[in-house]
Amino acid sequence: MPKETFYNLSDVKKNKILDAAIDEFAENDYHQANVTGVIEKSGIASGSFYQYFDGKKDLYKYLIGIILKRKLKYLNKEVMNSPEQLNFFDLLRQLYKGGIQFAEENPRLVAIGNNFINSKSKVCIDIREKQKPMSNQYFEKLIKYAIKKGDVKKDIDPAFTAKFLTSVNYALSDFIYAEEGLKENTMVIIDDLINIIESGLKK
Amino acid sequence: MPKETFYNLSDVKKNKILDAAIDEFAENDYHQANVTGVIEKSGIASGSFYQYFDGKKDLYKYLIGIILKRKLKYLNKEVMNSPEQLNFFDLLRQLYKGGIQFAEENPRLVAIGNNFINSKSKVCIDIREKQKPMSNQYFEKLIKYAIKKGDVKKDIDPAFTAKFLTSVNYALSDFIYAEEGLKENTMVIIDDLINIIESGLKK
DNA sequence: TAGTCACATGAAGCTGAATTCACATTCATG
DNA sequence: CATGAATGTGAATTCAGCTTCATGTGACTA
Repeated sequence: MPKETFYNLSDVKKNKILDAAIDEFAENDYHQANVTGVIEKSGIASGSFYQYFDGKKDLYKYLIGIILKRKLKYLNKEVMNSPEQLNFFDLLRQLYKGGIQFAEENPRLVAIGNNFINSKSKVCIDIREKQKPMSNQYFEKLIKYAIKKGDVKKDIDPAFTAKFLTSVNYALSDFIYAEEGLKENTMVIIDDLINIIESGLKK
Repeated sequence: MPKETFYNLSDVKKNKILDAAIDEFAENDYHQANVTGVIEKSGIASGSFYQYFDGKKDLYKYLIGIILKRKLKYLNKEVMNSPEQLNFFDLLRQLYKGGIQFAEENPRLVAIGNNFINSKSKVCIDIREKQKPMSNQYFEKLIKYAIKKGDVKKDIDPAFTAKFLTSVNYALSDFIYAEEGLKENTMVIIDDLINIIESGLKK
């Protein structure tokens, strides 16, 4: 976590630093991202950096936390409010759309997030361990519940299907992130996608 | 590319080095993998390493080349032989099964490959640039052809669908790689998966 | 004015990993 | 054996990044 000094900074300066950090980690994986890069981009002195953060790892953990929180907000909107009354596939649609909206509005954060998820760096593995309950296991629960409820057919492997859905979700975000010019298309693609998945999974 | 001296080595020694390298790069991403690790695991002197390779990057490029070649062999078996006469979904099934078989028989190579695909390291991006025609674009071609042929419905986005299929393929390999004990289940899962995809994509 | 506090600064130091290099050893050949 | 070309070796060097530290600055208080 950042030190008190960081929080005491003016919002302008705080944002300049955060912005620089987001740039640096969006463009590079954890190892390739340099504290030096953040320092140069934000225009602070190297010494100052260590007055605000315990070091590179500290900054990175902080960033990941921010990203998670911000992404959750997008999902919350539609899903968390209407917990288990929604049809599984409508829920999925909402989840994906939330994810996409997040990706569209925060491409740099998605870049960092994708990297974080796939990285074999100790730091990333460490952080992920502490938040396993999220994502994959969340999907798995949803699926098991959907089977019980009768939305989804019985003869599928919940663990694999969870992985499958998560992975497709990432592919989606990635796709949106890579191809800039398809804002209108996007939601159509998602609907198609869910239809594909639905026709394969429903009872 | 390795230097002449490497090729002159006895097969035993060559393999010891390759094995060590595969271990090191399977356990760590490009930046975290150390030449020192390879040196220690293979029991050669650090100086010798530089007599065989131009350095870390050189070794890595060589490894990736080996992996690609080896994976292609698995796909070739069923697909390349019967090029465009197969129904798209049968072809897909063969591709996935080839991928899975490769993953089952070469888990360490899959680990390196996954890392390679996702990495933002300059070296990886560099290598990928040089082989773009593969994978994604290969799928895209297949899909366009399948649409023309009438196997696949018209109103899908080929680029996205290609990304989708590639990503699912990776999820599959990942899944197999992570969960050791499901050899018998595996092919069933793939069939289910293809059925899901087929019911969503076919005309 | 002097004292103190919070923050700023960048040169200097530290660290770990890649690479080099001077010397040692092996081995085929005459 | 003698020779030298190829190969092996690991301590020393280099280098890039992270981190520390001694010192500077300005604002507020007594």
